[in-house]
Amino acid sequence: MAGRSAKRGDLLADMNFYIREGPGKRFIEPRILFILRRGPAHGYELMRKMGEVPLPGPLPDVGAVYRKLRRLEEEGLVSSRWTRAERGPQRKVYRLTSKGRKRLALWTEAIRARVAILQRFLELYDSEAS
Amino acid sequence: MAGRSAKRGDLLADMNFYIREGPGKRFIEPRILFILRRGPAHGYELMRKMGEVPLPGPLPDVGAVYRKLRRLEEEGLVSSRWTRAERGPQRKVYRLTSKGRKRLALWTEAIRARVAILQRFLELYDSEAS
DNA sequence: TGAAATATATGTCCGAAACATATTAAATTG
DNA sequence: CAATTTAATATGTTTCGGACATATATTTCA
Repeated sequence: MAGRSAKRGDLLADMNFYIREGPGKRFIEPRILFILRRGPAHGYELMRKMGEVPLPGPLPDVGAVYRKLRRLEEEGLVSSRWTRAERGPQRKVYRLTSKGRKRLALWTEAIRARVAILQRFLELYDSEAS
Repeated sequence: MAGRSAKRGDLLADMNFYIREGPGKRFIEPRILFILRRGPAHGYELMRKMGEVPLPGPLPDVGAVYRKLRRLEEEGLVSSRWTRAERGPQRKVYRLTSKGRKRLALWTEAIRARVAILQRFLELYDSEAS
């Protein structure tokens, strides 16, 4: 909770907490889909590129990414195949399906709607003098 | 998960899911603080006015509101006292403390930052041709 | 040879909040 | 007046996402 950092008066940490809006909101799904739209990638690679997607909150955990990938495949949003790289262990390369592309579009529309709502909040906050 | 509604092809329900960005993100704290900034109110009243705050996602559960109120009081963001109304049972009226007012300002700044990030996402999405 | 990096995967735990139910008191209705 | 509904606050239980930790295999590097 925010209390911990609030007690030390660590404003930066607090900001992070509030940008994140609490636990459990890592935007894992849209991050993965967004990166895969640029082209196929394997899990570890996705992990590394996760930060390139401008979405709020801290970056997701490794385990969460792999688990999400399998769930996305079950849903048919991505497909995968094992490939053998010249160096290093086997890689499971994922690519976006057309269904996945549509899902990403849906996320994007939701985000657009969300921005509008948040802007109304900000306007209202400013207009109602404290 | 989204799967349920996705299977029936219910786009509206899907949108709701994605606006909400998954479970566990009800913005309960900022909603409460925002309403209390307008003046003191008791829990049941807050419940009813919850929808007046333009924040994304479905409205929070009754139980969640009361529990959150007690946690907010523990944190010193609100204070409460029992009052007896002419009609109906006792009411526990909450009011915002100065600490609570600061917390709301923090939320607002976080939301401002979040809007900026989300806008960058939208621009990037549009710029990277599908 | 042993450590570090690459890559994927699972086990366990925690916290936020839904869903359901309990409790009290007062108001309304039959 | 008894029975039901509404106002108001509160708790018990469950679910679910994701953190944190750990496991496993392979390859590279010191």
